[in-house]
Amino acid sequence: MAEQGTTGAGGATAGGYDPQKIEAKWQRRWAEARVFESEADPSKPKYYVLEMLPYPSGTMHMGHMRNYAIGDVVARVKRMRGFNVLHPMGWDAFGLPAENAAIKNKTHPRIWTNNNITQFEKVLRRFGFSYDWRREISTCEPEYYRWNQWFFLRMLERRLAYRKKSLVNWCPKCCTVLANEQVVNGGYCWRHEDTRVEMREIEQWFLKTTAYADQLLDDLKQLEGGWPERVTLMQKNWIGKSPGAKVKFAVAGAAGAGPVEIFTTRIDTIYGASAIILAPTHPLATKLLEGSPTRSEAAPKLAKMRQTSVKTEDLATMEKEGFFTGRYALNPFNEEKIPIWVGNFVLMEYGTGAIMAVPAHDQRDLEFCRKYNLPVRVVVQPLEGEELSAEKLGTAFDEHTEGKLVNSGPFNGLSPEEAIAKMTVLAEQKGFGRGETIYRLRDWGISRQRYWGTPIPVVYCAKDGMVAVPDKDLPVLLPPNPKLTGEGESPLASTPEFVNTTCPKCGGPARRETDTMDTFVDSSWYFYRYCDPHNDKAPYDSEKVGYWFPIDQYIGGITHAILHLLYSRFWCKVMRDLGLIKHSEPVARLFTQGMVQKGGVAMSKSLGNVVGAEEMAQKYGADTGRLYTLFAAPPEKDLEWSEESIEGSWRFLNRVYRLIKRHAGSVRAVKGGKADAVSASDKEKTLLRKAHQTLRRVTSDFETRWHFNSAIALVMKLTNDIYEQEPLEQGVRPEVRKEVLELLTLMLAPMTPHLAEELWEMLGHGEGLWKVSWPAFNQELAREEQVEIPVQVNGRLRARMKVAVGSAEADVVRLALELPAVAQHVNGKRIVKQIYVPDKLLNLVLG
RNA sequence: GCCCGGGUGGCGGAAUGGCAGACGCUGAGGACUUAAAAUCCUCCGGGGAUUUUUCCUCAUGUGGGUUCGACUCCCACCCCGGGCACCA
Repeated sequence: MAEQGTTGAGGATAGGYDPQKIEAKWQRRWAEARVFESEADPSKPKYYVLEMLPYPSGTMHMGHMRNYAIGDVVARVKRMRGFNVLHPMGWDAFGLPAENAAIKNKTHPRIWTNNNITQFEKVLRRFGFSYDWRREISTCEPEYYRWNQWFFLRMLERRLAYRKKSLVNWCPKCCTVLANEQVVNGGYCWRHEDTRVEMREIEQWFLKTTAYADQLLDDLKQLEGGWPERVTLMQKNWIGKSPGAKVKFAVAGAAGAGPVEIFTTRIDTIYGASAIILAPTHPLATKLLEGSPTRSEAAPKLAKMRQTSVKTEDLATMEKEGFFTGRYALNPFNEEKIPIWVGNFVLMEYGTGAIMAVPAHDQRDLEFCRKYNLPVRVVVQPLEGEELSAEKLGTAFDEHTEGKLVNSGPFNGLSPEEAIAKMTVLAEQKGFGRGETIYRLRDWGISRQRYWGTPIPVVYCAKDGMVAVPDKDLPVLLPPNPKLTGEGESPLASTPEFVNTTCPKCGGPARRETDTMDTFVDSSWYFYRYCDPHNDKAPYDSEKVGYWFPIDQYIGGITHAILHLLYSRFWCKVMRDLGLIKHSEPVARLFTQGMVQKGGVAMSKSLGNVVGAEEMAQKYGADTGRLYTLFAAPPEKDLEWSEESIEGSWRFLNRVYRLIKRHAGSVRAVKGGKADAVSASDKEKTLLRKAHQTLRRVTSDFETRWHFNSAIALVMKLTNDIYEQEPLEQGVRPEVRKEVLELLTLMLAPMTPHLAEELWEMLGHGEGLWKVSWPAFNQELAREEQVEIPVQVNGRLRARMKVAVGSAEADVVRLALELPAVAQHVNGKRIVKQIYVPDKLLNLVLG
């Protein structure tokens, strides 16, 4: 750490810019004046800006910081714009790392967590973010998690929470179950990317996200324009809606086996089905082989395929393979006998685990059927172009909007769309099929066999079975002293004082549920709690939430594009159906900021490439740290941390400080009186013009474009321009200096708030800058008198010239032709066309 | 394979059809200083001509196209990052 006055970073000389002093001073003043505390007030326009709540672990680094710096600029700009701003902060405090750390350090997860929260909060306060700290919440507190339990009970009542035995993803390192969404890279744990997820069959709690699948999909339309397209697209893919039909095929001549039910989105092509293909793990596969003529050949193949089909990551590269079961199915539409195969590319988890192969109209089926010499039959012909022939077909014709049916009995001549409708109806009438839409989205498995989470409020009684804990008994508290080993059964299960309880119904002995909830439950609704954080009667007051919601701007990493943001949307819809809120989407606008990297990879403790936020604050001050993360890259892009570049931001702030300090005395003496352009000197006009031009562009960069980096560049440029006019004592009246320097200060305020306050005070204001509105741009003062027009000949730049603003085209052309550089290139040739963009450019096109 | 992003000096990046490289970093040179730090000034994409002033030319991943004019719009391709991945 640099000593003050010795090296660059700490180089505050006596009377110079001293961020440590200034920042502490203004943070104190803001707290005293309660500047960032806001209340719901329907008479004022509101703005709810929020950064995703952090999981407090390790040290806060500049990656975290950047997220909050972006949010704080938005919050401060909106405040200056007169909005009643809600800008809260809290802690995602439950979770495995706390428990693992507790096991390792032989302490309690609460102690570890609270230490981290203390650390994180200290750093956030050190950076002067404009949070309403009264609203701080921590999800591991009973005051918070009791409402997780309350919501769970509401969902239980509505059968949106249910229990079922299921094959689950089990991470041996976490010693717990993972949601599908937490399994990454085709079978690895999202927290331990080197650890393979195992499959285990366990009794689990689920929330019925699939009940909202259509709404989750349809309401994405409401988010258009407000959310990044790639996020809504990822959610759309994740939900994976496929409208289609299920059709039962009877199995020919196998006693007790069948029927086989398949799922298809193209029932219209069913007359072209060449085979039924089962997933290797389909229960019928084994059954059909019993007594099959090809049994001896097929059985070993099936056994082999069942083993290999587990490895999902190989699916993409895996050769499509299959074998004949020796059995046949009957196409219910035409009683055709088609072979039943087993194929390694058919997934048991999707649809019914069985498909019909229609080679002429599905590329994958075509490849499979060609490989095994299964027949190909065209049943849809294109409306235009050459007629398809089954023999020559190399690419399947899978168009379903343009075409007409052939070889399809009574359906010949129909369009595929018509055929889908009619054939589905027929299947339903005859009872062998029905229209059905399937989804990739699964119900949300929320059970975790760990301690540090919300206990699921349910007990099991020998007499009454599963009984919900009554609301009045909430919260079900975590036992204070669990045995944490990280091995074996869940810690709650091995804590008798927790497990043993009485049945709320009969009073007899009962056992508590020992699973805890996934921590994504906590983050699914926390932003509602901020509106009413201390309510002990309800999760929140609907009226307060009604005022603040939806969140006007949510800011966080793209990593939460599916998990957190999908669950939050689900939770919102459930709360709406409970009558608590009226809106259907919690977040109006979403911004996904880039990561801060060092050495090309994201900062992480394990890689040892973190740049600590607190260190930065000590070395350069919060304002320099904030400014740099905003300046170094546009907010949506990744930012490569550079120790050298941050010096530039530090230098700039010093430069501004010196400039204003130099003129503070003369500016302070100014008594009222706005600067105007009428009596101004050239030097004054230049300064006022540049200041107001900068203001115009900075305003738009802040509000509409979010180009904070170029906004800063503009303010830097303005600072350079003012320096260029030095000494201001010559030819610049104090009131003009005042206006220009005040604008400079106000434009910096959202980004470097401490310094801006200090400068504002130096310029003679007794009241805090926090009371000041964003300045109004003055068009009159910004107007240029002369503009430089580039002159092109045949589109190539040949000269520039100064003309009065608003000059007539003819005059501009005449002046341009007088320029030697232009005349030389025109060289007497005829001008066939001249393009004049007023005050912008002239292009002369020669014949 | 499919779907999104992205590709501009030594580096981070500006420029949303109108002067490519704003602003910052790095580097070089200079001023101030006993000296250093800090500060201030000048230069900084390539090639060429001219030599002390400029001028020409090439250049925004590659190749085409639209346009008076393209980093920007269109088509094809290459590379990098991310997401999905036999979804029936």
